[in-house]
Order: sequence, then C-alpha cells, then structure tokens
Amino acid sequence: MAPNSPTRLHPWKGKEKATSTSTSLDPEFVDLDPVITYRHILSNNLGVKDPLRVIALCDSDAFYAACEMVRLGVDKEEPLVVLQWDLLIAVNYPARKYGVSRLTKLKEALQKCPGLKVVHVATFKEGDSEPGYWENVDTKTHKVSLDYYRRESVKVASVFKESLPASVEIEKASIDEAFFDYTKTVKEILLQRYPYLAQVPKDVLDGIDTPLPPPPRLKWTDLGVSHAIPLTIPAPKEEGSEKGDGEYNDEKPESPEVIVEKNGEGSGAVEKGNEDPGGLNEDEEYTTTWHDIAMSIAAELMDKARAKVKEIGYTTSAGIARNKFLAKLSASYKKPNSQSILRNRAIPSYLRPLPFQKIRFLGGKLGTAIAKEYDVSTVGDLLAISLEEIQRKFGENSIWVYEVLRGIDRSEVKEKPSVNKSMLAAKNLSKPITNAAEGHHWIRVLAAELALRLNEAREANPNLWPRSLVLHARRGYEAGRSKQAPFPFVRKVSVDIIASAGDRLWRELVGSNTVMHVSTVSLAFTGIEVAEQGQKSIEGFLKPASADFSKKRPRDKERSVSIDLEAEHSGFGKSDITLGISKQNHQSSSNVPSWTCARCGKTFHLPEDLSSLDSDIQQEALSSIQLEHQDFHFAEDLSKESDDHVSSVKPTTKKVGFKSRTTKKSRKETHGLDKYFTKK
DNA sequence: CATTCGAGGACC
DNA sequence: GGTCCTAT
Repeated sequence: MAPNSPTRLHPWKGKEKATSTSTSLDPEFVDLDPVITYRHILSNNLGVKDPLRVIALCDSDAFYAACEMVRLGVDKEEPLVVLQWDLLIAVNYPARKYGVSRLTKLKEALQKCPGLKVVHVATFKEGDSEPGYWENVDTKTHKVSLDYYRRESVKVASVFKESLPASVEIEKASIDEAFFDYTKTVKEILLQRYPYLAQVPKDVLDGIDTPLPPPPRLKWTDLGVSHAIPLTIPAPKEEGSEKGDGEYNDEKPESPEVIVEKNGEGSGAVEKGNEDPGGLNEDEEYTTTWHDIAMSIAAELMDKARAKVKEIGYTTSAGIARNKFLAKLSASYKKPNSQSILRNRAIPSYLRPLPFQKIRFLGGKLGTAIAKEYDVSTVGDLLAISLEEIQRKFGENSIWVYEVLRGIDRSEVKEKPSVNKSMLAAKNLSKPITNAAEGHHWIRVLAAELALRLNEAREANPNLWPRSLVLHARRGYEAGRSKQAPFPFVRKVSVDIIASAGDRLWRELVGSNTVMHVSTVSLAFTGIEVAEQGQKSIEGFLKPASADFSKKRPRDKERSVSIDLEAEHSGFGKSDITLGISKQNHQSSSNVPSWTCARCGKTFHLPEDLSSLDSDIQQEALSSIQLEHQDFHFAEDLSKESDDHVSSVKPTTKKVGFKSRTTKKSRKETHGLDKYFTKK
C-alpha cells in the first residue's frame, strides 16, 4: 500500500501530479492514491477535488415493470413486461432470463416465455378524466400516460431521502435514478469511528496539512460491503456473444478474484465469495486507503436506504465511486438488486477495456465521430491520444473527454428543485394528420393530460405557474417545428383554456395549409415557476396596495414591473377588476397605477374595491381577462433596457410575486461541444 | 435494424 | 424563440 508521502505544503490544492508512490498504479491515471491530510478530513468544502469524495448512483431495476408489479401485486419472480402499443418498453429481470429484452416483438417474447405477463401502459382518450388501464387500446384514439411512473418515482425518491442522513446531497437525475454525495456524511462517521483522526499531531511541521496515519487494514467482507469491483476486470464480451443488451459486465463475474459478499438478498453470493478466498491477493481483499474505508461507509448507508426502498416494492442497483461518472458506470457492474464499489485503484483496469461509447455524452454523435476519427472502440485505445490532439480535432472543450477517459469528472451532485421546469405531452401519429380538425382533436387530448398534470402538481404546490405553452409538430420526416406563447395566469386550468391556446399555436404553425402530414405533435408547459413566499396567490397581490412589493424586490439589477389585472365579470356588474403594469419608481406615488396594453392599446386601472369581492369571483374574473390579454406579462421587455454595469446579468421579464430570474448559465452538461454535435 | 415518451440544456 | 442535442 502507499504510505503517504512526506511533507507537501498544500497537498489538497495539488493539481500538479499524483502523489502516489505506488509503482503498481497506472501512470495514465492520476490521483488514484492521493495524499489525505488532516485538513482533508476536517474540511467540508473541498468540492470536486476532495480526495475523500464519495459519490453514488442508484437506479431502480426495470423501473416501469417494477411499477406495474407493485400496482398489480405481482410476485417478484413472475416474468412481466410493459407494453406500449406493440413495443416492449420494460422487461423485468425474471423475463430477461428467458431472453426477452426491450425491443423484442411481443410475439417473439411470448414464444420465448409462454407465461409472460403483459401489461400495457396506462392510456386515455378524448373525454377521459384520467388515464386508465384498458383491455384494448388503440393508438389511433388513445394516448399513453406515464403519470403513474412519475408518481412512483417521487415516492421512491422520498424514501431515499428519509432513509439517509440529512447531510447526504441528493440529485434526482431521471425518473428512475439519483446521484448521492456522501462526502460530508462519510467524514463525520470516519471521525466518530476513528476519533484520533480529529487530533492533529502537535509536534509536526505541517500541522493540519500532515498526512493521516495509515488506515487500518479491513477486510471488505467484514465491512458489510456487498460488492467491490475487482482490480482485474474480465474483458467485456465481444460482438459474437449472444447476450441481450450487451450491458458492460452485466453478468455475474466469474473470476475468482472478484469480491462478492453478504446481503445479496439470498442470491447465493455469500457462499461464492467465500469459496475460494485463496484466489484473492491482499490488495483485493483488504481496504488500503482511507478513501476505501470512506466508500465502505457510504456502502453501508446506501445499503440501508436501498433496503427501505425495497420495502415499498422496488429493487435497485447502485454504484459507489469517487465521482458521478464512475458511480454511474459502476452501478451497471452487477444488476439487479445489488451495489458495487469502484475503488480508485481498480479504475484503470475497469476503464481500459470499456467501450468509450458507454460513457455519458459519448454515446451519441460525438462518440461516433471519435470512433470514426481514430477507428478505435475502447477507452484504452483513446488514452494514446494527447490532449492537444483531441482539442485540435474537437475543440478546446474536449478536455472534458480527455479527463473522463482517465476517470476524472468534475461535475457536482446538485440538488434539483422538486418541481420540473417543463411538462410535456406528446403523441406520435401512426397515421399522419391530414387536416386541421384532426390536429385540434389531438391538441385537446394533449391539453387534457397537461391540465390533469398541472392541477395535480398544484395539489402539492399551489403556486406553480407555467410561463409558456409550446406546440411542436413534425411533418413526415422533416425536422420538427415549434411555436410558443405566454400562458395566462389561471388557477384552475381547464382543457379548454389550454386547447384554445394550443389551437392558436397550431394555426401559426401550419399556416394556411390545408394539406398536411403531421406525424408527431406535442404540447408543453415550459418555464414553470414557483411563486415566492408571501405572494402565494393572485389574490395575494391583488388585495393590498402593490407598494408592498417594492420592498421585497431587488432594486439593483432590474426595475421591477408589477402586474395587476383588470377583469370583467358579467355576472358581477361592474367591470373594475383591473390589472395594470407599473414601474416601480412610479408606483409609490399612487396606489392606482395604470398600464396600457401593448397589444390592444387599452388602459387599465387598479381597482379600489377589489378585496371586497369573493376570491372565487376574483379568480374567475382574472381568468377571463387573462385570456384576452395573454401577453400582458410580456408587455414590457426589461431585457431591452440595458444598464451597462449589469450587462453580464441580463434581467428577464418578470411577473409580480415571482422569484427573480437571471439568465446566469448553469453548468454546461454538454461541455460546450454542442456546436460539434449539430455539425453532423 | 427501428421505436415512444419525455426533460433539460446549449446555441444563435 | 426556435432548433438541436442527450439518456432509456
């Protein structure tokens, strides 16, 4: 094992070079055995360079299939597939044993597995109030609904959250998987178990930057670790192998040096692991670094959380490693219902034989282009390419590719807001639409789903407001086209409101064409935002003088616009429910600001007696005026009024009572290579 | 080989 | 605003 090398001034900053003294470690891969100091274990904000960083990825096994098994109370051993029209979209593991995989035809699947349980996803048709499971579904009349899976996904996520210490950061990455950052938690536990790690030696030159004492040699199997990826990885199967999805190392490893152990849920793995311990060399069998031990602690926690999730019917597979990319990769090492640790020192042998197109973001066009350019397929092949070379060919940003091939990934586990930013309903037409009436029909169906989902989401969070409605349509094999428009504030969205807005977009999109061949159509809410605290509802900002807002709003970066509505409610006589827009600096003088609608030219005034109306009536009235003035909240485009000193932070149009938004870019997921993607 | 539904981000 | 990209 590698004893920590002596004195370095600031090893935690060390970008310069791996400090490993172990000659057994692969020189292509740096920082596999970094020096870990007292500072490292005592600090909590070391970020992605933290040598004790521990990340996990956990995904649900055959999630849609599992959802249906839970819903129907199907035995866990029973083979089951989920059908979408005549396509299998999910296959549970019992069914996979029969050689059934996604993308097999239903007929073929039934031949392979006669007892196969087949469930069609929920669907609904025009007029249905909610999706359901029917005997016969017809793609000509019905639309698929994945809503049940979304709701189950939320349940699983909340069980994870409840089952883990609050210090674990969680990023829900998709409907069936999440990343976990255990770094902070694991340090706390390390300090509990090894209190001497908190005692910086007094008599040393480097103080807190002194390397930690050598870690205890612990047997993986005694740590409750169910699975550690071996230092030597069996080569992935080649083309010839008759193997379903060709998942990299998906099958049970057979080589004797594999450590398989414990709580494999009765998989028989225990016996196997203990069968031939003589085949293991010392490095395989024991932890050798503090990072190993940190990961084993994460494994304990992950294991417990997964057991909790299993109680509600979902088995999961997890990977634990030093970053997101490797955690994700490791999760697929052994499936289902299992977890794997990838130790730093196993990284080179794990990555070298890996087909690089398995790597996130390399699975698509970029990966294909790289494969063509160099006529190679594995990570090992690409290690020969220098950074300069790859940057010359693929641009500056491809340093990301260079690093990821070497097991480096700087991306962070970032908690996401619980509400999605968009909500989309789509329908693929087997028989293309040829006239406008059919278009309107499908828009109504899509609108019905959106209405249902938005209102449903508002039960949990009443302050959800979609900014826009977007209609996509694709004609034949041409690229799709889209149109969007602001969506009005309406508390109770109805199918009609969405559909009428959708119809307008449809007309814009297809123009005066009477002949059309639209093959896909989708409708989406985008820019969904949550109203600020204290501005819980439209009523909230209607009642008192809008002067209150000015105090809450940031004064520097933008000039706030407050919006009020003027509406008319026939049954209520007077047409003085008004909505206006006023500039912040004007409104202090008066509680009755006015605004002229950019589209219709009408001037509105704030009502004085608004609060005397019933809130139900207020809402209704508001809805009606909003429909007439759909673009009211874009009447003023603040982004056009640029102030030099804030030019880097571009204000966006704002709605009263909503969080301020800037256009500050979040981390690039595509690593700036989008330009390249579109090229080919 | 093709395929459905869906979410998010980047670019211009 | 619109288009294109990525995962399963």
